Amino acid sequence: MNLLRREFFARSAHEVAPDLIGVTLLVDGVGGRIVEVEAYDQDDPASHSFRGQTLRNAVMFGPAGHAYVYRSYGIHWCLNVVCAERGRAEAVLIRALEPQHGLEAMWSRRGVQAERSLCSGPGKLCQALGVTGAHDGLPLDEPPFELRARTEAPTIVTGTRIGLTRAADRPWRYGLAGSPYLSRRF
DNA sequence: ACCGCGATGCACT
DNA sequence: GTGCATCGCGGTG
Repeated sequence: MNLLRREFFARSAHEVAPDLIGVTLLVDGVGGRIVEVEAYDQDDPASHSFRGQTLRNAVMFGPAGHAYVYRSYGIHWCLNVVCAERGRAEAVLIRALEPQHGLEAMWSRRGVQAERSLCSGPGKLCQALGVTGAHDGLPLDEPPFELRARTEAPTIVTGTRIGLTRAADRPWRYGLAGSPYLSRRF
């Protein structure tokens, strides 16, 4: 599956999510391989698209393969990949990655921390990679974004999603087995 | 280890 | 006014 093709993302978020584990995500050359994601679909009370289109979530309604960036708790930014299309607004939340490229930029943006905490959470990851609302709606196959296909098939673990109050029992969290860069252990 | 809380923007009731 | 797809800090076991 060619990551630069829109067809990769024009599938259900439940198919795309595990396929993103191990994929390298860069923003202006800063990033690493994705180790944790969550899927959200339109029949999902926890999804921003559940109640229909608004100004904030408009990007979720397509086209696929673009970044949906929203502000969380008034402070943090969170990065999603838009999936599906044809009115089915789905997305995959990028929750954690393994810092591999541009470590100096990450350190300066995040402040002095343990390396494992540079990108171990959706808000941390956006801060480390410099993702903000200015990236909302931008295609992921063009600069400043870059995606690189994985070279090995990862061992994937699943679990329930983090931090939800609604639909908290759905096992739509995916992670790279054994990675020390997860936001939480599975 | 876990628990509580404050910071802060914005969609929604 | 309330609740959140969060994080970091400070308290207690």
